[in-house]
Parts: sequence; C-alpha cells; structure tokens
Amino acid sequence: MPGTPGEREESLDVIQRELTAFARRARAAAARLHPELPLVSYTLLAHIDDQQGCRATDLAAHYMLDKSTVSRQIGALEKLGLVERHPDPDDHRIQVLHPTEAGTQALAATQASRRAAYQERLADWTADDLSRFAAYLLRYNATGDAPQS
Amino acid sequence: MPGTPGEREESLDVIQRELTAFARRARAAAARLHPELPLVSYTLLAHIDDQQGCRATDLAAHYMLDKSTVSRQIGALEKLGLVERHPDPDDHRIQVLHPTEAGTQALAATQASRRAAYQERLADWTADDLSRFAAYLLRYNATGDAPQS
DNA sequence: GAAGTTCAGTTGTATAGTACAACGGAATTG
DNA sequence: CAATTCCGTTGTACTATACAACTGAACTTC
Repeated sequence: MPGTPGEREESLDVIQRELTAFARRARAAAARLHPELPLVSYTLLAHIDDQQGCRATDLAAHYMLDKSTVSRQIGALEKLGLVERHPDPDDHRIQVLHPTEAGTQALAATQASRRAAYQERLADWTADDLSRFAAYLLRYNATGDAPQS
Repeated sequence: MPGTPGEREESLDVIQRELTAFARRARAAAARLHPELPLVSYTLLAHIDDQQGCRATDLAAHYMLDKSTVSRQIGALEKLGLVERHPDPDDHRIQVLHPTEAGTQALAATQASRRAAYQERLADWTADDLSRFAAYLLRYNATGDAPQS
C-alpha cells in the first residue's frame, strides 16, 4: 500500500514514543511495587527459574547485558538467598544457576502482585482487546529478538 | 465478567512480560543507537519539543520522575545547548522550556535514525496493524497517567 | 498586609544499574 | 606445553534515579 506513507510514519512515531514512555515508567512502578526485589534482579530470577539451570553468560546474551552486570546481579541474588550456584562437573568454568526455595517463593509473590496491578489497570479492556494487544506486543518483540545497531 | 477468566489472565501475563522485556532492552538499544544523546535527555527533549513550552513539573508528572531528576536532566540539556529556559512573566516560579535551534536539529537527527530502526523492524506490518498497535499503546499509557499502587 | 501554606525548582547525598577494561582460572587447540 | 579462547570477578566510572532539605515565589486567610 503506497498510498499512506504519512499515516504509517505517524504510527511509528507514536509506537516509539509510547513504548519509551512505558519503559521509563516501568522502572518507577517496579521500584514502588516491590522495593525489596529490584527490577533487574526480578527479571533475571524469573529467567533463571524459567530456564531451570542457566549460566551467567546466557543471561548476559539474552538481555544484552554485560557479563559484569550479570555477575553482580547474581551476586546480589545469592546474597539474598534467592539463587544458588552449582559448579558444572564437566566444565569447571561454568556455574549453573537455579532458584532456591526462597527464590521460587519470592518470585511467585512478586508475580502475583504484578498481575494484580495489571489487572486493575486494564480492568476496562475487553478480553478481545487484551488479546490483540498481547499479540501485537509478542509480534513486536519477536521481530526484535535478534536486532542490530 | 466471570465467564472467561483464563484467557484474560493469559493476555495480562503476556502483556506484562512483553512490556517488561521491551523495557529491559530499550535502554541498551538506545545507548547503542545514540551514544551522544542520552536516552532520558532525548525523551525529555522530545516531549519539550512536542508540547512547545512545558514546565519541568509537567515532565516529572508525565514520566513519573522526581523533580530533582528532571531538574538535572534539564540542566544537562541546557549545558549541551539543546534547550532554553524562559521565565514566565506571570508566575516567576515557572520556567518555560523549549528547544533551541540545535535542540530541534539534534532531535530531528535522532528521530530520523530511530524511525529508520523502527521502520526496518516493523517493515512487514501493515499500516492498519501499526495504527491499531499505536492506539493500544496510547490507551495503555493513558490509563496509567494518573495511577498509584 | 503579615503569617502560614503551597508550588516550582535546585542541591546534597545515596543507591541501582550499567559498561568497559583488566584480570584469573579453566578448557581447547595447535 | 604454549597460545587462545571462554567464563566469570573485580576495579572504576558514569547515568539515572530517589528522597530530603532547602530557596524563593505565589496564593490564603485572617
């Protein structure tokens, strides 16, 4: 469709702006909502739990983070007693991470309160709109999974 | 609506997860894309430009930032010669912000490269999908404009 | 119209999250 | 075994942020 270039650009600008606005607020909201489990730690912990045994390097690659950042975050999570490191018997360089009991528990609690917040916020959306919005976000993020520049 | 709780929850989880995933990467991507214009500064500058004369407090409210943060960011932008402050003649407390010539120019350049990145990323979306996605994001962010929790 | 209150913004201080660079030890490859 | 590559840590620095204390201007109320 070559007819409507302006409209397309406008939508792109809106998407860019609104996603960025969201990103800015997400941090603030996360900090307010769960003061004891920092945002990044939460995210990493969730990933560790999801993958059931991953390495620090995996986390760094997946989140586009420096390995030093991951190292410190993991250190913090370990100090909080939420993750454990197990040396890989085959390769001594590798530390396999997984959540402790407390980690799984903390994660569940955080997830619950997050879901409640979203629930309230999106209370007046129809299930149909929610599902379409979710689909768009999935599609958007999938596109960017292996980005560049 | 007690009928369809599962589907709704699932969508909520997806939205939550995907928005968070986006937020994670946004910073890294922005840092890579425009090393010279820091992410936050860019965002604030864009808002200032968009609103043609806004106050620091407006920015703080819109992005859920502390006024001190805004104050420093504006200070940085001013030092870079990208924004100017004009005292309001009617209310001496207020500083009306707007972009300088250089600010507008820097913004245009940054916006162009950002838009190009989004363009490429969203190349295979129809204009219709883009517009609906944009609308959802606007609605989502508007809902949260005056939140609490 | 002076005192108290609210509002806009700045500054001091502290913290999280991040990157980059330099390193250490372990594994792989020649 | 020497060189290289891989995983992780530590040192250092910087950005973004919050909270609290403050200044100064404008409203309120008597």
